[in-house]
Amino acid sequence: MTYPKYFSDLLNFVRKRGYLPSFREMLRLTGLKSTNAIAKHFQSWVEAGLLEKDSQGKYLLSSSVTGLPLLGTVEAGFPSPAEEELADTMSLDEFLIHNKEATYMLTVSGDSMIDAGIRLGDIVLVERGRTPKDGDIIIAEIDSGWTMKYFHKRNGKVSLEPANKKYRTIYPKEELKVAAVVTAVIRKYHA
Amino acid sequence: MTYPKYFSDLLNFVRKRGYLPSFREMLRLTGLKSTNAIAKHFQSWVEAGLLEKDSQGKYLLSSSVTGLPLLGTVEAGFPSPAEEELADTMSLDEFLIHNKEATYMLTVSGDSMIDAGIRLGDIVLVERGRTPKDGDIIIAEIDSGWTMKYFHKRNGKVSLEPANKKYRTIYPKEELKVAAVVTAVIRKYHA
DNA sequence: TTTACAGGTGAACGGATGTTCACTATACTA
DNA sequence: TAGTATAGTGAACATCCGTTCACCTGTAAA
Repeated sequence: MTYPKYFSDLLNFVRKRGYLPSFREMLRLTGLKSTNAIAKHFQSWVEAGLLEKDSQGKYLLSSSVTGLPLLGTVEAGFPSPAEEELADTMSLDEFLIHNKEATYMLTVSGDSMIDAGIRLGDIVLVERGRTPKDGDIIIAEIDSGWTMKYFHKRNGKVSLEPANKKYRTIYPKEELKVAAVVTAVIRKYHA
Repeated sequence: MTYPKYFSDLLNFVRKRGYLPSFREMLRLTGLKSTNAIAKHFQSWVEAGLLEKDSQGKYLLSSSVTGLPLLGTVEAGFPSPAEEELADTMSLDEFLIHNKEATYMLTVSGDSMIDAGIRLGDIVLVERGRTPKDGDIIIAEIDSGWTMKYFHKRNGKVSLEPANKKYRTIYPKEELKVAAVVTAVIRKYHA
């Protein structure tokens, strides 16, 4: 309800259909009868920063609408309604995914990375084909099984360390098969 | 390169511009010279499940392209290339955000929730205006400051428990101000 | 009371859109 | 060698698009 009149209709359409409604479709959504009325609204929404026109003159939802408000820290809490407009916005996909073609989601089984704050049932985003650096968390193939471990490379020696004292560090004898590098961890509540 | 010829050109366009190219724009991208050639490709891509036609006959990227492949568990690892097509796909935004209007991102400061696997620098997705249930993690306003705590309500008595033995449980004397409920935690590596 | 303005109507426009038809060139197969 | 898919050309089509112009109506300020 914080959006101008009719703009929520546009947002609903975008969420359901995945693209912006045409002026004629907006007529149906709003109950108005002249495309000129829509044109005037679109113009005012561009001035308000809700819409943009790209280089080809086509309308786009601006990122302040598609993204999530990125506020400060937990301690800072929520800004007062007056200053709420200062917030930056951020799309989760853009934020978390760099190489979409190579990124996959895996569900975490086991507790070998618990001390790294990665728990059973968490979801990890992994990127294939990347060369791991010392300290990265990776998915490796060990003895025809898969595990998530810290990757360490010190003085040319490679080791796979779990983040759980119950398990032991692995020193690969043969060539280490790195399947993917973990780029993010996601935990969802209220399933 | 796993996509059919010309389809990657389409994907690049979508990522840069946010909408599907028209047939004429595809001509420019592919170097072809007849919109009919594009039409035939689009048709084959629909049959391949890469594109869809919605109820209005407009082309859409199908979710198998927009989303991320959701594989099994870490232990299961990556399927062999032969069976890779069985994977389900998932959009991060759809997966994590239910009420977009009320969802915000906050950066975690402090270590009061460390035993819940929420660490300094993590990002939490929070939803405002939701009534917390027993066991939820919430953002609360306490003495004109903000904290993240477990919300407990047992026998009608409310308490705020940290997930860190260093801190003490809070029993609110006056009315508890619940700013938001934490719906997801995100940790990003390779900043 | 007059003026100005925001919001809406209705019609017309040139251009862009997806579709369709007939045709051509290349490559593979029987 | 003839036959047949496969991939692309070129042009025409009806339809839909965003824009624009003149005009109407209520409201609020001068």
